[in-house]
Formats: sequence, structure tokens, C-alpha cells
Amino acid sequence: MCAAAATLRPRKSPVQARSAATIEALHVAAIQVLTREGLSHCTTTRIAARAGTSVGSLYQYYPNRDALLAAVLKKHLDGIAGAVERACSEHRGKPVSLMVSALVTAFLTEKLRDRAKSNALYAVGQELGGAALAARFRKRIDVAVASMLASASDARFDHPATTALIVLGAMVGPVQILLEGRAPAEFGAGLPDELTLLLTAYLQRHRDGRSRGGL
Amino acid sequence: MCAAAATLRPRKSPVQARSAATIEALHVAAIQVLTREGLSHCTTTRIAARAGTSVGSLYQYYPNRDALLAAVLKKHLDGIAGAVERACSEHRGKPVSLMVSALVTAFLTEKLRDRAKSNALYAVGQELGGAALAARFRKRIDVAVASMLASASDARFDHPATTALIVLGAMVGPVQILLEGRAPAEFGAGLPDELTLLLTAYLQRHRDGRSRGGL
Amino acid sequence: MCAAAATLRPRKSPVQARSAATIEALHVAAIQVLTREGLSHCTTTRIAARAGTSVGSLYQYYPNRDALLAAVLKKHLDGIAGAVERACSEHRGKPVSLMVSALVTAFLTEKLRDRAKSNALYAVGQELGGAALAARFRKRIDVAVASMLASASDARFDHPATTALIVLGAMVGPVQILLEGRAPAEFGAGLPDELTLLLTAYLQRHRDGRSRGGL
Amino acid sequence: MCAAAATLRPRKSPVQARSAATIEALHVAAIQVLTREGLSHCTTTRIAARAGTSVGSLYQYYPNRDALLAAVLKKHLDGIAGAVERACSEHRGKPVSLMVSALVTAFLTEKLRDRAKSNALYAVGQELGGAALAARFRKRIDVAVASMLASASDARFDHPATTALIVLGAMVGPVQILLEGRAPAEFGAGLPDELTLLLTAYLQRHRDGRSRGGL
DNA sequence: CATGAATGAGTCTTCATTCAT
DNA sequence: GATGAATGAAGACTCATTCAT
Repeated sequence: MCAAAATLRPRKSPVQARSAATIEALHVAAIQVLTREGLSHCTTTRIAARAGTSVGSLYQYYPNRDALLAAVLKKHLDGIAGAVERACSEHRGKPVSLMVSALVTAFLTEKLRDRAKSNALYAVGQELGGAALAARFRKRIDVAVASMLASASDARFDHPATTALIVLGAMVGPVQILLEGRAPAEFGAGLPDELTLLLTAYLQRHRDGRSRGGL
Repeated sequence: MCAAAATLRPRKSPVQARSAATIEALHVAAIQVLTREGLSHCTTTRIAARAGTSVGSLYQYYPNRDALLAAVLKKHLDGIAGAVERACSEHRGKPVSLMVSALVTAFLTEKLRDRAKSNALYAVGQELGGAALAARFRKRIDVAVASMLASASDARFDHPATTALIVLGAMVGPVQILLEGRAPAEFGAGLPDELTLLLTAYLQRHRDGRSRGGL
Repeated sequence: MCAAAATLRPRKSPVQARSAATIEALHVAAIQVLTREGLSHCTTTRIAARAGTSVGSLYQYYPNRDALLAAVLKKHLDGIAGAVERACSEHRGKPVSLMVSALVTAFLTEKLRDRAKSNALYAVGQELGGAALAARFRKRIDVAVASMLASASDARFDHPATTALIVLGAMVGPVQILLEGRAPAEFGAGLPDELTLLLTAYLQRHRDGRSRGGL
Repeated sequence: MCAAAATLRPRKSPVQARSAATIEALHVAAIQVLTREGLSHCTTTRIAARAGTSVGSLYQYYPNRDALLAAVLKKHLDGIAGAVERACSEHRGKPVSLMVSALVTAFLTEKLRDRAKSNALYAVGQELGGAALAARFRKRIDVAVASMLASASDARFDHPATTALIVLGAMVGPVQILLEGRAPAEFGAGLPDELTLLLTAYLQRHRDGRSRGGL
């Protein structure tokens, strides 16, 4: 995975304006091909074709197909992580319920902004050094959420990092189901509220201690 | 995906003992190759070799590579769905807290029985008619959980199906994080309890109505 | 070069008769393409085409193009080394002049048996782990010649191995010139005699000691 | 090969100082890339980069990659041929033994001046119209040596051209072995003397006639 | 029935060469 | 003139699938 890290890195940065356009086109094309044809049919030729360039150009900027896909994935994850980080830093010191609704909103908004894209890239994460990449971004989000939680005005958490990871997972799972697309319509409609409810209940219960537990 | 459905079906049923053994060997081999080499290197030749047969024999039982992989995936999902269904039917009429802990235990046990396998098959699900297959099994689990929830002795749910789907998602997400392997050790250790807490809190809050809401 | 050794080795040995035929056809085709088109145009596709098979078959037996070429080269060098070894072992204990003419005859006969082939393979030796391969065969010949020289009935050599290497070089060089094809006809005609003369003079002078030297 | 001749010729002569510098840089770069990366990785881009220019500039001076390589090879062969010609013209009328030692010295000195370069360019010679080029230079050397031999004060040669070609071959072969690098150290050390001995013996025997032959 | 050799379409990737800036 | 981005033909290699033995 470390060896891969080197080989997954872009080749050169665009110095001319033309280059930037080409790269952008490649990114867009990669996502399109990915969504329409699936990862296994997402070939360099097809990407280049849809981008309106040639394979050669693709390889001018990325040492191999996976490097391109990794770049696209990275940009996507960057967007999500950034959105979450922003939401988290804006809600430090607030009560838990506000934190949760802000977090859910930010996450869902970003994740569902382009459902097809999110979905397609999910598969990309699997192959590739995807695990490593995903872990890195999860870490970023985890840190942001944990630090926000630790600042809650109305709660105290023993293991903010672990709790944050559960929170994250509990958001990702249902969203995944939604993205996969076969869920009934009301599921999508109710998702924001349900997630908010789910997480609020969890965090508040955490705050109140498990001892009080049994309902 | 509908077209694929036909072609993904196994070719003939094992009428002889020998056939059954060969098929079993192929399944085991497929999982091994999948875990050790990754989906993209999981070739028919390699599978057959590790199973101790020839490609020819593989094609005797499956019309193509994907059919084999689909069968393996199906069996895996069957195991999980079965375990959940069993747990659900055994806890009908019980209070919510018991349901949750039974559900979490069954799901985690089955899913983590062979982490490598779960992980490898995840990728398989993506390609293939994975979405369809996953949806079908999710449906099974959803129905089982919803029906269990509807029978709870101490709660009433307006939309058991939707609630069940959230419950399912909230379990899958964190497990996914665990399977991806980069989570800290204490995350894995605490997972059963945290999931139980998460879901219990959610379901009880649901029962109590949201109106009472704000903490 | 050691790393290359593994990767240059053939992939599997033919167990069916069909295989042997395919391999033989590939060898012949490789030489033909090599002679007619040159090393840089000697592609796997072209070789397979001329062999009347498919690229796939080529890769069934050789892990890459160079492995095939290396095998062909090896067979060729084997022929030469074998011929020289035979000649050498048959002339142990003889006087130097007989040794030389036998050596020259054996070498020239074998080397010129198929001039085009010899020529084409020469280029192959350059690229590839050719240096290693060539060195190995040169060693074989060197040993054979040195041991023959050491047994001469009418001479004594201080450093048979070095002397043998000079002898070898002195034969190879002129033959090379001949093979490259632009030498006048009389050069080819006179070559056997001239080489014999060259080497005999050298070895006898060696025998007589250099001290006597200056003419 | 004749068609190639035209296209292998440099594009324009360096009329400005800047041009000369660029060309020189390209030559040096070509040799460096050649020695470090091998012929097959010796690309125009890499050459230009190492020369500190752009591909575009390369094509300003040479119509294609091979023309550049040919120019480099030509310069190299020119150096050798020139050295030999000089040595030959300086030793006209001398006795054979002096001629030989001068010839061997000049040849070895020039050829071993930069072994890596000699070696790398050897491969270049193969591809390209290498045979033609090599033949042309061999001719030059052959003429020079033959004419020197013909002027020997103490010998008469029936076919100076053929004899010279043998002499040339007998020098090239052992040097080749040395360049390929796997020969024992003492081989390299003894080479000048051995070559001198070899050729002197040959030429003197020639002079004395073969009739006297059998030792 | 089992075997594994053969097939060849389809991938990724490189690189000489051109040409707009 | 110089630059380096773009091009795309061409090569190496893989692998699902078929079929003669």
C-alpha cells in the first residue's frame, strides 16, 4: 500500500491552461463512465474518449488508470470531509442535539449532492489502495466529530473517538442503502429525521450513562 | 440486470455426490483466491487450479465466472439473512431491548465469522448484479426485522419497514468500518455494546414518540 | 540480471503433443520474423501470426516476449557450444595444429549452418539478459577449449583459460564480419584457412615462448 | 536501407553557436540515457530532458530519433576510424611488429576510452541501418590497415585487404568479450599483449608463407 | 465427463512525432 | 525559435470461454 502510494500519485501538474482543462475533463469523464458502465468497464480508452481527449493525454497526467480514479475519489472524499469539518467547527460548544442535526445535514447534503457519483466512487474505493484512502479520510472526519463532541455543552464522552466512529458508521450505513437505490421512497424522505433521531438518542443516552440503561 | 439474472444462474444442479464436492471445492477456492489475490486477479483458471480441477469442469457447473461468484456471494448472504431471520423469529413478542441485543449478536457473529471473506465478497457485490442481489437480501432481513419489531411487547412502530431499514443500516455502517480494518482495537471490542446501545436508544425513543423529543 | 533469470524462464513444459508442436512453431517463427523484420519489429503478434497460432498460446509457454527469444537464443548457443565441446573432447592430446583446424571447422560449420539465424540472434543477445546468457555459453566453450589446449601433445600453456578466451574472440570477430554480410566474397572463402593460420601461429608462438619473440 | 539513408541525415547544420551547443548537449544526453536506461528506454523525451531542452528542439535538428542516434554512433565510429587511420599512416613502411603494436594500442585506447559508451552504441548499431554504417567504417579501417600492411618493410601480402579484415576481426572479437564485462580481470590486463602476439604471429607467418606450414 | 490447449478481443501503457501557443 | 501538450498507432499481456482429445 505504501508502494502503491507512490504509483498512485499524479504525474505532473498542469502549467498551461490547456492542461487544467484536460484534467478537469478527465475527471468528469471518469465519473460519467464509472456511473454508466461500472468500474470494470471503466477503461482508460473509454474515459479518454468521453473526455474528448486521447489516452496519451491521460497518461501525461496520471501514471496509470488507478491513479486517475484515486484522484477523482480523493477529490470527492475531500469535499465530504471538508463539509463535515466545517459543520463540526461551527458547532463546537453547542448542545448535542444541534450538533447532530448539523452533522446529519452536512453529511447528507454533500453525499447526496450527486448520488450517482457517490455511488460509483464507492466501488472505486474497494479496489485500489482504496482502503488506505478511505481510512485517511475517515480519520479526518473522525477527528473533527470527536473534537466537536468533546466540546458539547450538555454532555461528556469517555471515548469521543470511538463514539464518533460509531456515529459516522451509523450515518454511512443508511445512506449506503439509500444510494444503492432500491429502498422505498419514504425511506429517503424520512432519512434526515431518522438519522437525527438515531444519533441524538444515542449520544444523549451515552451522556446519561448506560447504567440507567434498561428502559 | 434482468438479462443478467438468467445468465447468472448455475448451470445444473449437483445430482451426484462428486458434483457436490466439486462445487463445494470451487466455492472454497473462489473465496480463497478472492481474499488472497483480489477480485481483479480472481480468474477462472486460478480458481479451478486451487480447487484442484480444471477450467472445463468449472464451466460444467456455471455458465460463466460471474455466475460462480454470484453463487458464492448468494450463499454468504443467505447465511447472514438466515441467522437474522432465526434471531428475529425467536424474539417475537419480546421487549425491544432483548430484540436489539439478539439482533446485534446474530448479525455481528455471522458477519465477523470470517472477516476476510466478508470483505472480499463485498467487492464482488459491487460488480455483478450486486445491487439487485443485495437488495433482495436486504429485503429479506428488512421483512424479518420489521415483523419482529411489530410484535414488540413494549413498543409500537408507525413504519416498521422503514425503521427496520434504519436499524439495518445503522448496524452495517459501523461493521463496514470495522471490516475495512483500520479502526483502533477498542472500536472492535466495544462494537457489540455500542451497537446495542445505539439501536436500543433509537427504538425506545421511537416508541416514546418524537414529540417528547428535545432532551 | 538474477531477477530477470526467473522471469525469462519458460512457463510450463508441454505435456500434450500439441503443445510441443506449438512451441516448435513459435521458435521457427521467432527466427523468421527476427531475420526478416529485425529485432525491433519482432513482436509477439507477428511471431504468433507467422507461427500460425495466437498470442495467447505464446504466453501459455513463455511469460513474456523476451523469454521466448531467450529460449531460441539458448537453443542456438547450445548447438554451438555442443559442437565445440564435441570437437574439443575428440582432440584431446593431439598436437596444436590439429586442434585448431578441428576447432575452426566445428565453429564455422555450426555458426554458418544458418547464417541468417546466427545473425539475427546476435542482436537478440545484446538486449535481454543476453550478456548473462552469452557469458554462460562463452564459459562453457572457454572451459572446453582450455581443457583441450592443456592436453596438447606439443605445447604447454601458462594460462589456458585466458588463451582460450583469446582464441574464441579471434574466431568470433572475423565470423561476425562475415555474417554482417558486406565483406567481399574471397573473405568468406578464405576464412577457414585464415583462421586456422591465425590461431595456429598464435598458439605455436605461445608455445615457443614470447621471449624468443621479435622476429 | 537506402531509403533510410536519406531520412537518417541531420536536418540542418548548426550555423549558430547556440545550435552547436544544443546539438552537443543532445549527443551527450543521448549517450547518457543510452548507457543508463538502455536502448529501448532511450526515448526522445528523455534525451531532450537530460539535454535541458524540449523534444521540439530535438526535432529542429534531427528528422527523427534514429537520425540523432545515428549521428552519435557515427561520431563514435569516426573517432575510432580516425585513430586507426592516424596510427596506420604514421607507421607506413615500418616493420610488421611495430605496425601491430601501434594498431592494437590505438584501437584499444579508443575503444576502451569509454567502455559504457562503446557498449551502448553497439546495440544502436544493430538496429538502425547499423550494418550499413558499420560496414562503411569497417571499410575505412580496412583500407587504412591494408595500405599500411602493403607498405611493410619486412613483409609482402598477397591480399592485404583480406588480411586486414582478418586482423580487424581478430581485434574486435576479444575486445567485444572484454566489453561484455564478464571476463576475468587478468583477461583485460593481458589483452594488449595477447592481441599483439596474436596478430604479429599471424602476419609474420603470412609473410613467411604457409608452405613452411606445419610446425 | 474431465482436461487443458487454443483463442483473440480487449486492457493498459509507451513514445515518436506534430503543432498551437 | 522554443516549448511541451496532444495524438494515436502499436506493443505486451491477460483471461473468459470453447472444444479437441
